[in-house]
Amino acid sequence: MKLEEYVPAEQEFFLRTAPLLAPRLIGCLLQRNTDSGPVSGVIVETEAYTRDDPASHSFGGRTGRNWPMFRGGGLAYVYLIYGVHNCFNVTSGPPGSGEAVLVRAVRPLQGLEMMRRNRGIREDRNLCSGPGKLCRAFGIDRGHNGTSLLEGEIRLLVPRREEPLDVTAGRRVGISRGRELNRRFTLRDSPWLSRGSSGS
DNA sequence: CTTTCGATCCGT
DNA sequence: CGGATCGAAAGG
Repeated sequence: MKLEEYVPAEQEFFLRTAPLLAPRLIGCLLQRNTDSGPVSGVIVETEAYTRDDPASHSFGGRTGRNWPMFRGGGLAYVYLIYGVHNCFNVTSGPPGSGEAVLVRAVRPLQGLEMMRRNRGIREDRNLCSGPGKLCRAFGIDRGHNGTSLLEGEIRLLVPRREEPLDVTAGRRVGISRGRELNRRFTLRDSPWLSRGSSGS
């Protein structure tokens, strides 16, 4: 799909609950505008996290880390995991809901050269095929935490025309509790997915 | 304070 | 399969 086919997402778009927003994010464009030019990719894999979900950072209520999840949809929630990698989330729902969607994989579109440099690898297939990888490739860090996806450096664009996509729901990965829930969404058979990507 | 442990990645 | 490497969260 062409770049011209994407338009900025409206605030309203993010107000739906995470399990509904997560599949809607598949096919959307994640874009970061840097001083050296744009970096972007089409989202192919997401996971939904809600307040009543034991795997969610918001499960125990609002804390110093998860506060963006409680500020309403349309913000970036970026946190450090395993002391090594950043993970990027799109907050969702109305203020106070404590919800977010983890973006796990993206198909690179713009700024491939910058991504390769940031990642230190050449295979495009592995540039953004994981939450930590895509943050590294995009140059997303905790300095972006809490910023608006409607007007900030990082933005989310939706397809102008709704396109029919084959989106699959399955189990999330890397978590201990809440495994039963089918809250991981992937673009079926996409070669750009993270590891641990099959159906289920 | 101190301890625990995680929504991951990479090399072996 | 294990190590890296940090800091939030929880426990004392």
